[in-house]
Amino acid sequence: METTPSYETPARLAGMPSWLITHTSVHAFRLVQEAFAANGARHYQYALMAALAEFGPSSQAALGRRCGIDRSDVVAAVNDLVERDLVERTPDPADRRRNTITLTAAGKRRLAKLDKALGAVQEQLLAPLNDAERKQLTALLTRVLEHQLRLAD
Amino acid sequence: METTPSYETPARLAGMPSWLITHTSVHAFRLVQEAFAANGARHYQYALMAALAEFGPSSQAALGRRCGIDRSDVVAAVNDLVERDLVERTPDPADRRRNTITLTAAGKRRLAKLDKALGAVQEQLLAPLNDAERKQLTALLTRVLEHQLRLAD
DNA sequence: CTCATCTCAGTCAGACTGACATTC
DNA sequence: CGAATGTCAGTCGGACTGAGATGA
Repeated sequence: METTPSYETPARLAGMPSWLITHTSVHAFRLVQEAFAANGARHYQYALMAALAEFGPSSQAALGRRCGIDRSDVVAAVNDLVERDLVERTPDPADRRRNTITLTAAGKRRLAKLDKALGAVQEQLLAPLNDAERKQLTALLTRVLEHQLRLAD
Repeated sequence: METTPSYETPARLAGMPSWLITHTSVHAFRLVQEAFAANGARHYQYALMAALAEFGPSSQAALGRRCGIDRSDVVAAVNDLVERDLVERTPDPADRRRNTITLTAAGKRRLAKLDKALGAVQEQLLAPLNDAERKQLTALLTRVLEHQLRLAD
């Protein structure tokens, strides 16, 4: 119990799931950004590299769909990754509208570094929760998110 | 048909709490924004009015602290609320650096409307969860958020 | 003097929109 | 033809920074 709680959060906000999610995400995002910045990356780039590592070479549109990133933002992120030699962009001979994006060896190494940095962020973020609670939170958010994705197509 | 139907989310992202939170918050935020926009408001304004309703007239700095809004953004939001006669801004005679912000009768009515709209948003957002699960999610996020707030002091 | 409050100007990155040319 | 792809230009609102003026 605080004695002089001069700055409590209004109950309407504190009890509102939408507010909890968006507000928590501000903090989560900052932690993630800092971790990525320390490794010269942004979260879009991590997402794209993760998709490439798991699904192999893909078109930009496919990457965007898998990661929930807009096509136009994929362009910019891929430009950046290409400049750093973390991915390669080559025209797809089978469909000349498309580019095939491929993770380079350097990209794989960078991804491994970022994985580690991100793992540390989860630890910071979820410090007050034990393993079972973390799994619960993950499961609940997954269901909420999947529902939203279903609505949004 | 294209090769795979599949635009699955990369496992690294789908299993990462920070990503779940930030990504879910994008959808939550959009729902909230739309609900507020339909009532001519933004989420900062709702937060400020909620704080005023619960704690009574306050200085702008106190409002900002309670809602987690930067002082400079409080200025802009209060400007907007004043223009719409939803709050009053009067100099504090006891401390002439401060403004005392007070919720007007119109502000209270608007707040009630927004409460209702926001309630509907929670329903949309959490549709896949039952009551017990919603409480779990709320409790878990509360603990995570409070931990982050404590770190950010 | 130090600190808090209010204000303004401006930056930053993410999310998104609209348009266009190219290709399927 | 309609639909998908990649690209670019630009908008929007939120989060934040820095500085200055005023007053406790």
